[in-house]
Amino acid sequence: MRTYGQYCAIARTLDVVGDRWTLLIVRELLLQGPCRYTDLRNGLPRIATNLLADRLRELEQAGLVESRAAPPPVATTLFSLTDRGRALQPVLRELVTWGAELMPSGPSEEDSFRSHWLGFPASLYLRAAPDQAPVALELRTGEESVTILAADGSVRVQPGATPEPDLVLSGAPQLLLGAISGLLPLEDARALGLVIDGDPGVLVRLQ
Amino acid sequence: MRTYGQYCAIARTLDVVGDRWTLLIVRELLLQGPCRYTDLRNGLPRIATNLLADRLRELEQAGLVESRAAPPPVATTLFSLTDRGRALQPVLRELVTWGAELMPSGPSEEDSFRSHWLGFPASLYLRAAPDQAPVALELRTGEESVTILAADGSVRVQPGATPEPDLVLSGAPQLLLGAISGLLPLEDARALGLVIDGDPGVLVRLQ
DNA sequence: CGGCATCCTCTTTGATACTG
DNA sequence: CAGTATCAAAGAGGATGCCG
Repeated sequence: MRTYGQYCAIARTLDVVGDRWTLLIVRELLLQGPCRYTDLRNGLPRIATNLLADRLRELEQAGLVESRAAPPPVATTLFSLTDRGRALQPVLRELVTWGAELMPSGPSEEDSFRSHWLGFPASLYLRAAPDQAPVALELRTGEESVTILAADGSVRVQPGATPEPDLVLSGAPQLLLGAISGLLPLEDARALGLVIDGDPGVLVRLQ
Repeated sequence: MRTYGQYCAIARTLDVVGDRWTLLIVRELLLQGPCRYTDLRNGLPRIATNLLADRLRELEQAGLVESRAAPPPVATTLFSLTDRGRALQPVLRELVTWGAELMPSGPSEEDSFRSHWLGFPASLYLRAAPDQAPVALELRTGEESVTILAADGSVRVQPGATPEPDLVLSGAPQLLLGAISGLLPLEDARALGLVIDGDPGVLVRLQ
């Protein structure tokens, strides 16, 4: 392991999670929950497969990730975060906050995108009132969906669609992002191509 | 610039600050304020000089750092953070928080240390009550000092000693860290070699 | 197909030396 | 002091192969 060799908490943290791709792997595990090698690869376009294997091994050794064989019907290895790994969530939250300013420019030609990546912005910008009825908000780009579940005070994220969403927003990534952040008024977003299916009030109440 | 090519705020942030050494350079500029190339090098033991030059150039291009020629008496280039660069402070705070668990083991044989690195833990663990008289706490390892200035509600950090400190703690890095975090009771720290000069109550009131 | 390991090339890093 | 130049070593990226 390459280390900065400094007795400093920042340096020691970066010794563990500062390598290329590492924090993005943690992002995937936070967003997707326990998942297969293939799910990780799908959430990390352009990662070299040997790097993913390397990083997973390092993360496991460092105690942030654990892998276990799933029971027979699935018969695959599942990777998941330990408590220590999940404790990185505040770090990722601040990275999202800082990076929010870089997002309005929209995806470039070569940028890849996965709907569930909207999970972090969603839990950053949306907030369920404690007394509020549970709502399911579905965000969709192309065929891919992510579901935002908001129930008394907490916001959870689930990859994939949901049976009975209260509101479905479909459209380009930057439209969805603008809509949930509130930076782009819903009417403007609709004019730009956002498709709103359900009660828009649901979104307003979460903001 | 190497990029992850993902339309995701985390990935875009890491595109900017995810390279090796980059966040540690930001740490130095946050702790030291505007400083010279040489000051940075001193705060970043083991960095290759070409890397420091490269990173500073990249940070400047990204708008996180600005360099300006200091007026004649100094006659040198001063590097400092822009507002955008300073906005990374919450990210570093969370990195410190997460890394705190890695610190009790103490510096290894090859670890380097600079007193001013204690500035982040100090502003994490210490807090000035709003109505409290201003206090100056000096932390010293070897010949190197850092001063923690606490005045109504805020905690500031200043490299170097201070003329009239209210309290001086001297000793090994992990003793200082244990003392300010409160994880190591002052009496135990003293037994382990911490030298306390001044009123220990000052520290207690900040915790 | 899922989960890697290997091989190869290219880029980045690190150590050291040198310069205006 | 504030870098640039050079070069070897390590890491990243891409293609492909292997095995249950």
